[in-house]
Amino acid sequence: MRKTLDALGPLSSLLVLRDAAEGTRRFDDFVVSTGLNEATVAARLKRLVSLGILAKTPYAEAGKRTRDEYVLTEIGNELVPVVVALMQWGDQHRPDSGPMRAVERSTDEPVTLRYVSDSGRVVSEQDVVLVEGRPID
Amino acid sequence: MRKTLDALGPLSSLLVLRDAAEGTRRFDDFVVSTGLNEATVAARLKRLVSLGILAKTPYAEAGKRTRDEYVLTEIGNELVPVVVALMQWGDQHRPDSGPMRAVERSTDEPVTLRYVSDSGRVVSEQDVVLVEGRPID
DNA sequence: CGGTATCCTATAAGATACTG
DNA sequence: CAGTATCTTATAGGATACCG
Repeated sequence: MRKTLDALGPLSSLLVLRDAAEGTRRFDDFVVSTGLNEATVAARLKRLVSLGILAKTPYAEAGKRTRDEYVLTEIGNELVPVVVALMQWGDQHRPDSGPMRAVERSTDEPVTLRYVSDSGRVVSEQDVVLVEGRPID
Repeated sequence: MRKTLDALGPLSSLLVLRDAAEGTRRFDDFVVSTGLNEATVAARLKRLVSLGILAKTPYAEAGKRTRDEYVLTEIGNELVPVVVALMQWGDQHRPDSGPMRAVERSTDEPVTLRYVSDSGRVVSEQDVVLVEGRPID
């Protein structure tokens, strides 16, 4: 996990990721939505692009000049649970953070992150432990 | 989420949290398992205790002098999904990190974090979006 | 609009040494 | 074993100004 964390860099990366997951695509919008300044946003976006979490792609608004926009890649989308887990915890224990929810796109049903066994059974948080990857002797 | 991130502090907090979730309880063991130095571990532990994520409790080994140990609180345990989400992503996309798995304590069955709807249906990652807390107009 | 450049301050964290 | 103290380097990130 260490290298993963080092790669992601500072926690503000997660703010950018959160907003990308919410649909923010343009530089200035990231500046506003994250509350970070331009230099920081630029640095975070670069890092996330270099990690393959965001893709910078040209984007043509009819009649206007071409722009670049930053969109979540599939790899990036797979990192969103980290943000959701953080928000779920924050909602419970840190009266702060703007209200943001995870919902199923097609139905608008709220979803939460839960532990699920291979057989599809939802497992309670208290029953989960972390173990070394090798089966326990 | 911003305040939550600021409260947690640097990403190394998550290393300490990971190891606490794995069962590490003693100062020196945290130093070894996280790979951080003593000063850093001391700072992280203090912060996590002050956040109510870890509890520092006396601990008597028969015949030996009393020690303190750091154990996950319930609040701390609820933060573990952040670590698990990070590990899940790292396993897929960052060939690094020691192998660590989340398992159900009673059965040793591996579990993964998934999005689950209120009705208990597992929802695919690609179908989840983040929205503002207020219902969409 | 979408950044880059510069300056500044605070924090992170390694190394090393020391203490109860 | 469980830290504290000191020093040093690197990075984060705010403020401000500037550019195509």
